[in-house]
Amino acid sequence: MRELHMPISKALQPVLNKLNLTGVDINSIIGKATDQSQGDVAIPFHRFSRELKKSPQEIAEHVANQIRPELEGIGQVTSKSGFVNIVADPSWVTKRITELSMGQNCGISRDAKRKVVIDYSSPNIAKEMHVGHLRSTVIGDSLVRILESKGCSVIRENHIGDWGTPFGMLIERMENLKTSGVKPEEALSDLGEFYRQTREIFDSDDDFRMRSRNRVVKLQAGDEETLVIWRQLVHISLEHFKEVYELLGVLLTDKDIMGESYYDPLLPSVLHRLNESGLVEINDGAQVIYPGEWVNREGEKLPLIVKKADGGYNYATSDLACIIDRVERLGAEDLIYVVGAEQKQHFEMVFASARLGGFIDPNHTTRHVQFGLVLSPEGGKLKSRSGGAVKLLDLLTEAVERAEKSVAERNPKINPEERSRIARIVGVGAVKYHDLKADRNRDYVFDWDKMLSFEGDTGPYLQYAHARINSIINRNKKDGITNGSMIFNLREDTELRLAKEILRFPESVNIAARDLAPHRICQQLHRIAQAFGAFYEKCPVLVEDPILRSERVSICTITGTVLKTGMGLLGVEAPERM
RNA sequence: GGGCGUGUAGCAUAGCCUGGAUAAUGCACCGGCCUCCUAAGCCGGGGACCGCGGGUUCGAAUCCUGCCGCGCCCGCCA
Repeated sequence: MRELHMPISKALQPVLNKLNLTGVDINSIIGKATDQSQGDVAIPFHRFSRELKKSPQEIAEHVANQIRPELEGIGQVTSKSGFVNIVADPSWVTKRITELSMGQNCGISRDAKRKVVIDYSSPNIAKEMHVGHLRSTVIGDSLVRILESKGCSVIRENHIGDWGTPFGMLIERMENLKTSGVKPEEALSDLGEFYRQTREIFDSDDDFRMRSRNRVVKLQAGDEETLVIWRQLVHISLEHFKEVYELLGVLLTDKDIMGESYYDPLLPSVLHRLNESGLVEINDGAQVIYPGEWVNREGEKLPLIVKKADGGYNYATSDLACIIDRVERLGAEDLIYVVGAEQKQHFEMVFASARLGGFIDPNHTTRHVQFGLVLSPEGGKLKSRSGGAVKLLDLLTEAVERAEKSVAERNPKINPEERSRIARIVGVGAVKYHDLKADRNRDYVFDWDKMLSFEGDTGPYLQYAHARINSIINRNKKDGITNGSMIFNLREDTELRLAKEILRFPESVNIAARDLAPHRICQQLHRIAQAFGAFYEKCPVLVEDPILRSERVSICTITGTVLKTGMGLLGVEAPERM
């Protein structure tokens, strides 16, 4: 409840001035009470004890007495063990919750006006999407929604791997299969298998390997026959990605795809510009730049290779071209990369290089949004090539199946058609919420039971709270009671607690946007849902008294709206019933 | 060797940026609550040398420093 700080600091300022405590940043001493039973806001005075030659208790008591009249109608002021504690006044909370419910955006201020590019998901052509892609896709998608809600203009970019040396062998293999009568769609029906087999042949067959290398040259040279196969490969893979994205319910579409092939023609100009800045040096035949103090194992300065000794470009150059494109063509101010932690150093070097080369200036920000690994229950990282990796499509399908069983058990009245629709929302929501609810830096163990457990701090818990709210509202509609008025009167403790948690929602979005940390929103939504649970038990809505009833419908309505909005920021849908 | 991340009840986590009171939440465990709006729920309870050692401070999970464990990265793959 950040809004509570404003009147407090206004009341506090003259008191501090009188005490000659002019140098203190008033907002930094006002904090959340660690002990919630003491108050909503606490201000500690121990640090001034020596300067004022008084005990913290005395100071706190004095200050409390001074500001109490000023905060009449806003909060109850008390002092205890050197703290001034302030409990928000129910009337003040009522006023704020009314304002929040009248507004458009659940209290989220649209005050961030940056133009942001978010690079996320980034699967590879001719490879199946697996759990490894889950995190980038889910986290990135949530960040898009969060920053948009804050007023940013966000451009999604899906930097797919559709270019480079592996395509020689993939195209060659396609060609082989075609001559033996296999249709492309058939050959690529199992992308993971196709890649594995091709790799195997490449490693064992000298002749194939040679032809593959030849094929890369043809591809680079724009050989039409080769490009036709390449396009088939791309097209079929994109269909697969689309299927996953649709099931997952993310914002990414074909329009957001920016493959590496797009940047390929731009690479010479990147090198040219780096050369003009005098940054490029020759090292073992390769053209490199030294963007910073990174060192290798031998303690030698670590270069960023922008052109290989064999004359080819590699990913560093491509990433630089990408930055130039985003800044100069798209006009991006903030560049966000949702890419695994293992590429941290690479991106730091690329960002530093971009600054040295003058591609970005101090107005631009670059952020590598890293995230931890998805581990297998047996330990170790889940891998894609060696087999045994969980395909993303399979994972999501199983999540949906399990959700369907749960829905059928809990609510047999729902017809099969609606049930399967709900199952998708619940199953996918469970997976997404589980991925987002913890600090993204941490690894997590991929565990069906944990992901799909519908108890505790989970997506389904939030969805369930929302569905119950919806159920109450529908009942009232049947009784002819609508909730257009939105009148609040917080009589019970549980109502007050719920209202306070709702008021804290906008701040959680601010923090999430600032730190690019969706889990801060998860936490607050869970608190709101918990508070609703308590309210639900204590405060029946379907009561005789029409005034009380419409007041409680108002609380339900705003709670439902905030939950749905918040889940929306996570990319988690909220079914009407479940 | 260097860099990045991480270490908090049996398990999984939040809090660390910006230092405050009895360290918060979920799972598991124990005890209650469905003639009443969905029990996927609610109420209560037990359970923590906040990795270890120093330092700064009236006060440290939080800041500084040194160790230790785990994970990832460290030049022609992305």
